[in-house]
Amino acid sequence: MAAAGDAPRQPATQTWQITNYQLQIARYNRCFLFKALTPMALDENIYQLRRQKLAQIEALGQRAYPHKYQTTHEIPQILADYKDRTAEQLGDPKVEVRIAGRIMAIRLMGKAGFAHLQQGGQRLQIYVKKDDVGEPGFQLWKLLDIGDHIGVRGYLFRTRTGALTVHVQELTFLSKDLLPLPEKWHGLTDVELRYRQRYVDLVMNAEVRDVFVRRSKVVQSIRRFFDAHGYIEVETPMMQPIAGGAAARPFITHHNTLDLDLYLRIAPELYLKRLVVGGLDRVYEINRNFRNEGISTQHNPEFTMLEFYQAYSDYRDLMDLTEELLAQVAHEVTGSTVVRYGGHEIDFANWQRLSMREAIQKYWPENAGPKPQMRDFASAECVGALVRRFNAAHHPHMPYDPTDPAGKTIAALFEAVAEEHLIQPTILYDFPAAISPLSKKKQDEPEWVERFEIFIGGLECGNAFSELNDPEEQLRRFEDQVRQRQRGDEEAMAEVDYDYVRALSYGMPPTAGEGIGIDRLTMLLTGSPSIRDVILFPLLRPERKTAAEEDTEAE
RNA sequence: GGGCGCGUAGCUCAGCCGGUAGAGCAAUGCCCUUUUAAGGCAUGGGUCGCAGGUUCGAAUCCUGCCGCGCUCACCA
Repeated sequence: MAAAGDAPRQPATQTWQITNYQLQIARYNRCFLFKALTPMALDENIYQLRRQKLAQIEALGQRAYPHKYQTTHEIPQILADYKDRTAEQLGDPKVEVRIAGRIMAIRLMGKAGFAHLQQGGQRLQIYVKKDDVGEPGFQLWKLLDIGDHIGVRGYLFRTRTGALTVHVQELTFLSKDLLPLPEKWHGLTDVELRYRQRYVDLVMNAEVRDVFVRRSKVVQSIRRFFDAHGYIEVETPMMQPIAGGAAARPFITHHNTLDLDLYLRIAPELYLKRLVVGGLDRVYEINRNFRNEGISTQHNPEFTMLEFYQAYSDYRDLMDLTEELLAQVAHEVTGSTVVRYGGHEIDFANWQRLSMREAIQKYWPENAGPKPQMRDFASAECVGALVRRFNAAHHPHMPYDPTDPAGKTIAALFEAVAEEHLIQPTILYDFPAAISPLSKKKQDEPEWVERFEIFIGGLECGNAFSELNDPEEQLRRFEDQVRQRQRGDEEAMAEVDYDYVRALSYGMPPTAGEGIGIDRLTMLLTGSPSIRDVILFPLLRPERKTAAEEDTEAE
């Protein structure tokens, strides 16, 4: 390594040059980052160089971390308002602007140069000329790096090549980027890095930004819809002593002062219905649920759910409401009710409604014999025969446990036979009572309940039912769930929520309720194939140093 | 958890019939006052994910592990 011998050759006037010798010294004084993190996406040499530049910038009289910068325009606004103005129109009268942004490209040309400033997700070119910004301004200009934040004052003009540009008269330093941004052309493509360092992903990839802007519009549109339909938005506990309202394994946490184990909620359902008992006839909540289960392109351990409840209504009312809601959201968010997803055109204004049994009949494979009749769903024996016919004709075989109740097998049969075909928006209704412990039974068929699920693009993205409001039947169904759980059914509920039964005992009006997965809905409306693409910070294993690295640090 | 794939410079990627590493961008120095993937000249930068093994010799072959992706299972 070249050491102190190199130092004298560096021109004394350009003190931001870093010699190897200086770098060696700097390493004795390592930044916390390099002690705390793996080398992933860290470049220590550049980091130290830029610290030196930051000191130089301060020496020029700029503050390293100023508190604010007053702008007159947003970059997207300038682009929208002036993109069609000619050079002449921009020259008289001059359009004075003060803008701020992150430098995304620099083109130095002797005593002048260009840069692109990015702000509000868009880029505008600036032109810096020594004659106009003066000697100190130009010294600052030469100390800037890609990734730095600056503010500029100047006026709009068009270059010879016609590019709308800010002719800079004053440069203000705002914040230093000490770590190099990814390459300007390919950006950041490594999927793991994109998730781990979403902040860099957002800087580099405009489409990613668009996805999350659109996600925000989805939620706004939903709120507008429910607010206009007489609902109030509420927030119910995320930490619950009993994890109820769904069948899923919960996360456990602990409250120290109360010395109390709590569960992160798997659903808000039982609390929202308590509110309906209390006279809040129309409530909705948009918030996180937590399920301690597998991770996949459709499952994140924490996910966002819309749940809403409407008194004096049944599941038929919610079918109508759902179609209206999702058509509105799709239109407000994308500009059309028709979206492309996974190679399909999906029309959120064009729904089909099928009962679960109809769906099995409709999509029954040709080679599995005659289509099932309604009476084939009537008993466990008949349903078992259907499964055997299906499995004889179809691979992979669907799992089948003859000791399961018929309803559970029918639901599994539906998943195997029909689910993948439900690309266009579908309301799939009438579910087996056996898998629906919180739903009200159909009047004419006690083995079936008034429940529906929403399928779009092959994704299950909603679940709704007429709410069971008979406290004694609810208690029996809870107890039945607990018995199933004790028999080893991990999906069954673990504990009876007696307070919920008590609440129902005060009388809940006839009520229908529904949950819609915001993440999956956003996937559909943004063309995202993975749920991680619509969650800003999906759960990943933490970065960990290897044992060798730990040893080095310990020295 | 099973199967398949990936992991090389800050980023994007070559190299992978074993002979101790390359390109572009980014960075550093010099030139350049309307460029836009600016350009020209020069320079620095790598525990080839980690740990073992085979070999005279491993980024390359083998095994284990770690991380990520896809997929199946799981998961209303």
